[in-house]
Amino acid sequence: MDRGPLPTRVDQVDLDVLENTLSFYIRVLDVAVSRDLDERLQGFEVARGKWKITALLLIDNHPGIRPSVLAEIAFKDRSAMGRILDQFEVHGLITRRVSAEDGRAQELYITEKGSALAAKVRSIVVQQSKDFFDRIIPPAEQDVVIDVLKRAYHRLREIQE
Amino acid sequence: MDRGPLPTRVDQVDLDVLENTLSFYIRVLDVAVSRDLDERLQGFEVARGKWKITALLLIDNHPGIRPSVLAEIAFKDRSAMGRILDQFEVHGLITRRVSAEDGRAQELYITEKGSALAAKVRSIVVQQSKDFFDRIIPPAEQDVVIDVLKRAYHRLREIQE
DNA sequence: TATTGTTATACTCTATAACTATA
DNA sequence: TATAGTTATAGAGTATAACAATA
Repeated sequence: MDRGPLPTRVDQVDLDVLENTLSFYIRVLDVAVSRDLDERLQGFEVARGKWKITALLLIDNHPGIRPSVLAEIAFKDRSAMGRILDQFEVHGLITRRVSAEDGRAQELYITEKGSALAAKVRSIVVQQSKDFFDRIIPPAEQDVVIDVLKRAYHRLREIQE
Repeated sequence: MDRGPLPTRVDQVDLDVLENTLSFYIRVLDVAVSRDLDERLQGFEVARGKWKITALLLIDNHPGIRPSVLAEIAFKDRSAMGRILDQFEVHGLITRRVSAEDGRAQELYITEKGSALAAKVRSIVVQQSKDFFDRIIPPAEQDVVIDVLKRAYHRLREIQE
């Protein structure tokens, strides 16, 4: 079967069935946007890794939130989230208290340092997403995609509960 | 500042600025869809890791394709792609030949075993994406998202060349 | 001097299971 | 017996730099 010249350049390559497979685009765009975000967060305690940002912002915004709730939101198990929280504690970003209502559970609270970091991270994350996607998706279409994916995420949360 | 009862349940939590940040949805959906896909590919040589599938299908579909082209498509560096190709070779899925035109470059070819695997993987990947997203995004909206993200991906490729 | 691919390394994430303390 | 969180570990991906061979 002749397929033409050897594919030595990217523009000679088609993506096979991946061309119309949504999971491919989610996965490849995740790599690109996550790498770009990590670059912008270099030097901050939340750089690298997907869930530190989410954990920090939610602890800042929801004093007393539990580790298990964070884990569920991030589709992670408790042990992985626990390690992130260990790091946060070491860096003085949060404190952990045993819940008065349930001796097994913890309540997470942001520190002053953590709150200051959350404020910075909040603006960086929003700006990064905007800057990154503005280069490759027209704003009106971004709104459409966010709308669809937002509902997809919440639907997925319902299914997996 | 009173924010109501302690957030002990997921539905009491809002996502802060992430609620309207596209990168968050790309990142969280990537985790979920990738995990689901890995489960379906258990036992196959391409399970785990994001780029084995892409590499295998493209080598199958583009005989003679170069490692550096694969790396570029996947936004990965050559060393990471090289290690995936090492695995493929060990498993007898591909062969590598030095290019006749350029002694530095390699040409990659699928083996019979690799081609058989590619055929299986092709159908699994397509079906998995469909099954996964059909549960959380109406088909018509999936088409819209694919259309937008496809252009975003190709635009990103252009920018990064 | 630049490019293709390899090797080495250090870091991180992932998945799993076993464990404790409490309910 | 189930749940919240911890600890330990093995496997894999990621990022970076240095390297050899070729252009």
